[in-house]
Amino acid sequence: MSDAEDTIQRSAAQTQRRILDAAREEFSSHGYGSARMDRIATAARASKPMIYTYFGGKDDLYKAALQEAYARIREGERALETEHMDPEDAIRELVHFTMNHFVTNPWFISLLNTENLRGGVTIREIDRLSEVQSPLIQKIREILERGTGSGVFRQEIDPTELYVFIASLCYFPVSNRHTLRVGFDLSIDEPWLKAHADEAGEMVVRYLRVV
Amino acid sequence: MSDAEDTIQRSAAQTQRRILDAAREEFSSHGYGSARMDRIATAARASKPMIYTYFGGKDDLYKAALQEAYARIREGERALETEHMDPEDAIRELVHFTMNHFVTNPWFISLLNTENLRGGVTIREIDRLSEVQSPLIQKIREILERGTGSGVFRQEIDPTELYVFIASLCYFPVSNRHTLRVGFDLSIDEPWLKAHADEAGEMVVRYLRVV
Amino acid sequence: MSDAEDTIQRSAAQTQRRILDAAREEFSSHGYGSARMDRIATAARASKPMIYTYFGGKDDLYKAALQEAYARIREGERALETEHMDPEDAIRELVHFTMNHFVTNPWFISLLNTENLRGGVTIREIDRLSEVQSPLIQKIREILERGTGSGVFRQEIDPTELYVFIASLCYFPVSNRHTLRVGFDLSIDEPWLKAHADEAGEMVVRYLRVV
Amino acid sequence: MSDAEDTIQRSAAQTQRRILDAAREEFSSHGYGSARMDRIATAARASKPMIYTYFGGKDDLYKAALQEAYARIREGERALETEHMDPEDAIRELVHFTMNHFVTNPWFISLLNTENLRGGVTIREIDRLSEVQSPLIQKIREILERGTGSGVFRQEIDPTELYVFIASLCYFPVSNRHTLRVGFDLSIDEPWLKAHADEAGEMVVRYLRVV
DNA sequence: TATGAATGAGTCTTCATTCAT
DNA sequence: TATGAATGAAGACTCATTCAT
Repeated sequence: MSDAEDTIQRSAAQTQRRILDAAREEFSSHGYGSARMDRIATAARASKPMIYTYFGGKDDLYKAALQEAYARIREGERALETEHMDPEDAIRELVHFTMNHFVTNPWFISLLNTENLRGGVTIREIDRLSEVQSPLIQKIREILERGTGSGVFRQEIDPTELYVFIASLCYFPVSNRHTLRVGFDLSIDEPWLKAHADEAGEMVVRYLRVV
Repeated sequence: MSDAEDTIQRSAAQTQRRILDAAREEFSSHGYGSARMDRIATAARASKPMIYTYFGGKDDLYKAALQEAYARIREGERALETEHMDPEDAIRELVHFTMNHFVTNPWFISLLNTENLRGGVTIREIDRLSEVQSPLIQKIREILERGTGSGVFRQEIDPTELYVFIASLCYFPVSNRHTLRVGFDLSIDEPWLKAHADEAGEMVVRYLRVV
Repeated sequence: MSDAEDTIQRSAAQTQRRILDAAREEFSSHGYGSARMDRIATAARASKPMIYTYFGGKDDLYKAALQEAYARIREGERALETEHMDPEDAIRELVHFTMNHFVTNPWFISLLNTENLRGGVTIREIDRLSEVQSPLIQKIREILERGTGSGVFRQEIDPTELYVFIASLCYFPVSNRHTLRVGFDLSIDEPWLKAHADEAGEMVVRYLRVV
Repeated sequence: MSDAEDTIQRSAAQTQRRILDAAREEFSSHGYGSARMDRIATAARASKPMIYTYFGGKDDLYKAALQEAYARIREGERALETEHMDPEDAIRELVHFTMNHFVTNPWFISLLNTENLRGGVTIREIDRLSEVQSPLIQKIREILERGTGSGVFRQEIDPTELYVFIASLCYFPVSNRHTLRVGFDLSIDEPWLKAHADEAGEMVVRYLRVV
């Protein structure tokens, strides 16, 4: 490959990256129906035909953005290290990590909401499921095994279900921040969420403990 | 009021009701941006101008639908009776009730997702907050008081925060049913949700219990 | 005719009058295309079906309003009395009267503009021309005859053409008040128009004088 | 600039020109409220989105058309040359020129009528007043100065007011051609207008002459 | 690779008009 | 006579998408 070709390819890859970033931002900010191809093009400093050349139509772009969003999130989840912690601390850490992950990447929650609003039609099409599966399940399994092994945790807890609980506790207050503010007079900011995660950790730990 | 006037007024009220029902359905099925005034009119068996006469534009109709959705949900919540139950059972009942309420009225979750996606701009405009405030908070306060009084529950639990936990545990698996199916290979149906609510109730009760 | 019938008929006539007044006001304020049947109904304190019952559609109502506008204006013109004045004073009086008539009834100018914009399609349909013909022509003819008779005015002046001159001088500054303000930095208010009419009278008189 | 860019840019400019021409024609033929964006697009051989891309909405297009109409008219007025004529002839020439200008560009009168019907809201927004100001005022001032200098014209005549008189005499018979036909049985065609301009010139000259 | 120009097919909204009582 | 309820047809405007270079 010549240097010139290489430069072109790199530039092309950069353009694609900017488009994908802009698309993630746009779809998460506005949902699918209110997202605008125009705004994506502008934000990506690309022309609209470029989007169509690289990604196809709006649907395809949304799909690409969703898939890449999952990949990013899963990638972030791999950073969590709990192997060295005692099981209870590991659970608390997991809860904090999850809460922090949602707070730090709010576009992910918005994309999930958008996709669920659409009935999950797009995620179902994404075949490369490996990038969709959460590595957290494996970590939870490991923690639970150590906990039951040392006798502090109850048996028969399913890792996936436990993850659903933890995700629930962290997802809802972030996702529903705006409606909670009005309906419950809650001002959900980072300190509030931090304290909330503390309590959520406590709740999960108590749930797991043997009597 | 004469019979004729009565009939006419009832007819107008019926049309408005059909429009509101159709709007709730449409906005919750598609989100704001993908909702179609055309479909709402058709579903309501009304002409488009009627919508504009009765409700104003799309924004106003969305606002009316959102407000009425809250009113409906809050009305349903008043049906919960826990005063006669022992505190732990009352908490478990509350969790089951909440889960069931979300499952039975899936449009509410979709509307909340939609509104949060929009940054809560509309709910903030709805002034009649009385219909937005949940009566469940009061019920929770009463249960907690009885529980702490009889020594089974810990002190210093905030009713609103507790409600956020319960809502979190019930909301997430319903709201994210589609993405959970793919990401975690979960088939979230009513039996699953029922069992999940059982466990969630257990979790909350353990969280509240004195040691 | 019974008293009851009489009352009904009177009330009907009043409604028609209010509609016609409202229509004149609406069409002159907004032109044909921007006029709204709704606003006319509201202003007339009548229901829209009443308008259609009494006048037919928008076109017919416009026609009725135009015809009645002419009748009103012509009626007003009959108030001018110049028979007892000396010819020059009579001409000056005629100019002032015309200017004042336009200023006092601005809707007439607007309706004429609207109708000319439409190519005169409606006025051509109005058959009862008697109410369209201006009685001023006759008065001008009389003044001119007296003026030529006494030797102060030139011969061979056509009354109709003279009226066009006088109308021109009075119509334009009233009709084009807004564009003149911007294009020529003129603030056209009543004092200005009064002074302008003085000069216009002078101009016409000089035009008529023998050498 | 490359040839390709040149061609593209010229094409965009041409489209804009066609739209502007079509808009002037449409707004002057129908007034604002009855003008149709559809017809403008068709007449301009452009698609509707192009209009919105290049000019914004109907209001903005109207504004652009009005502004350009003034520019065109003022441009045409610059063609008048009276410096070399004796003052009386210059005045007669000015009247003929004005009449001819109105007859040749009937859309201008229609646009002025439309704008005055709207209360001048748009012209007031057009800031580039330089293109709105008539160069004729300057020419009139010059003629008057020469006339008073040579003793044939009276002093104390204001150029702007004189222009209003001349414009009045020429504007009205053209603008109100259709209503005059019916109300006064006048058939206003070019010969009539030519003769009328002759007389109007006579009238103005007599008005200016020293007794 | 890249983009300025262009558009078909909607999408919201309005308006003159009519129905039913 | 009178009107609250209703609508077909059209209006302005938008948006995903493609053309032409």
